[in-house]
Amino acid sequence: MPFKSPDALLPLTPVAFEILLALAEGDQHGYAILQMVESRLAGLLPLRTGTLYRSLARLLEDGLIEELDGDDRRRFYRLTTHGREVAALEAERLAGQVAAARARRLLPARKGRP
Amino acid sequence: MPFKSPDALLPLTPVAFEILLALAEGDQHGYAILQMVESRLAGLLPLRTGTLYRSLARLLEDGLIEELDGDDRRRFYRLTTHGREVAALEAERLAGQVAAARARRLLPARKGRP
DNA sequence: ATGAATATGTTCATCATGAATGTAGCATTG
DNA sequence: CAATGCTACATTCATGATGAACATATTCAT
Repeated sequence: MPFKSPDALLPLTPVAFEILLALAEGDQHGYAILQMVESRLAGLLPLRTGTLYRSLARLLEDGLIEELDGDDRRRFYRLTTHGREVAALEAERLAGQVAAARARRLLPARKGRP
Repeated sequence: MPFKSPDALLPLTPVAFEILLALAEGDQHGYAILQMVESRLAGLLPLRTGTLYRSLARLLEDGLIEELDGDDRRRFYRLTTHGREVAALEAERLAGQVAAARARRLLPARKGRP
């Protein structure tokens, strides 16, 4: 069995999920991921390099991302099929939490259907 | 300054957020919270007592929950106003992640508006 | 050539979790 | 009434994840 089951990987840490979100837009190298996350979150989740590179190493180990070769200076990463599946499961989990928060009136009502 | 700013508390851990969600339904004691979380998540996020009681202690320290008195045998907790605010902010953060996941087609389209 | 931005990493302390274990009251049932 | 299991609280130890700080090297603009 090449991979841990998704159950063993969930819940993803907020940082790990943000990295996968960034890679879902296209292959990126570490520093670019850092900037994408920081810009998307406008400083709300400050991402440190220590956290980033350790998190990338874990995601590689678990087969959620893979490294591409071809560039000497930068290391490019790609979301694997497995990584996409796990990210989708995590997204569903988060959607469940958001729905629960809404049901308990912690959030304003949605603009679409209630 | 009585409380840490919400920024310093976010992101909440998945466990902490689940506890706040449970308390948003009404005051509860520890063991009841344990059962509510486990039943809501159907074993997807198995909550251990070690994690629960430590997490409760942290939430108390940070003023997100408070303890009620009156029961010898069980410790009842209530969500504070501050806790409700922080939970709401966290819910917004999660909603943002879910929206980002949708935009990247990691999740099936919503039933309401796209 | 100096500094800012890019780019990758490590180390150490701290915090959060999981697994395991402990204690004790209460309820059911056989 | 004894045994069993459920309720309810909690701690300890190992591991995992993060933050803060440090370390290094290249590229780009002025």
